[in-house]
Amino acid sequence: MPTTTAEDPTTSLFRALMHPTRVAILDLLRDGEQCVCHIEAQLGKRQAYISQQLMVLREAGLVADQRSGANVYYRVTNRHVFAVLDAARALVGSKAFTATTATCNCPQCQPEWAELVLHS
Amino acid sequence: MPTTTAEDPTTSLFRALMHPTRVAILDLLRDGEQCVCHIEAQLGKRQAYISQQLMVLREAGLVADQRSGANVYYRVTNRHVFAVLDAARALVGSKAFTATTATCNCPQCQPEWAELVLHS
DNA sequence: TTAGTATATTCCATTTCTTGAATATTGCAA
DNA sequence: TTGCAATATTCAAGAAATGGAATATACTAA
Repeated sequence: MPTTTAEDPTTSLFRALMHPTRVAILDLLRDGEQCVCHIEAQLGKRQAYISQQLMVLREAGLVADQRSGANVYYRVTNRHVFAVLDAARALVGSKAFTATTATCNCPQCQPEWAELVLHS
Repeated sequence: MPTTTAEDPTTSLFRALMHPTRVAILDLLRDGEQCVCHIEAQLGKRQAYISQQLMVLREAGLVADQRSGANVYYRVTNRHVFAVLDAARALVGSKAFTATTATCNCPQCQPEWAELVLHS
């Protein structure tokens, strides 16, 4: 049974942001859309777990997904969410999750893709 | 047993903000410090309940209290928290809690106090 | 169609949050 | 000291979040 009572939208937003993995996912999407496997590789968590957190973000309206072949790409629906994250970090004085060099099998992680971007 | 694992400070912040009553309390403190009875009157909640939420905000470091006679006054420790609230509202498009005309027995709610402020 | 990869969903046990109720504490005044 | 007002704390039951495990779905390729 989901949350049935109409909730204060501000509270709902904070509820969605109240989880380190979800915040890390949003940070990963600062650079643009990413496929699930990429998020998985970056965060070093199991696929099902990442998918669960993506579902929460999706239901909160913070991210949207788009299928492209076998991969699903997620993006932030409103970049203003980063203003919230930045304001929060300015208050508590912590840093955003920074991407590692981890790669996955998605097209974006293949060398050919980098070539494509460079030459476009 | 409290939360023992060291938590991401950003997450802790959102956890503290994830409650409508706590957000409303912070909004009430935009105009400066307020006594507990005032918050109680404005929000129309029981005293023990307000005190519980104040405890959460206090433990999160978002507010500080100061005793003055029989009354305890709470204030925001860092006004930057309002930037977080404002950014969140800009994203979800909702409004801040606005104070009502409700009054209580605290000095600030007595007519004499208004006089004092006006003449100072 | 079959197999394999990528992703999503459901189920469940555990932990944590919520909030009412009762009670404790602090300060003031008589 | 006694009593009262203002505030804080503790306790407990129900609701919700967490995260692991198993499974389902969607797409591609052969």
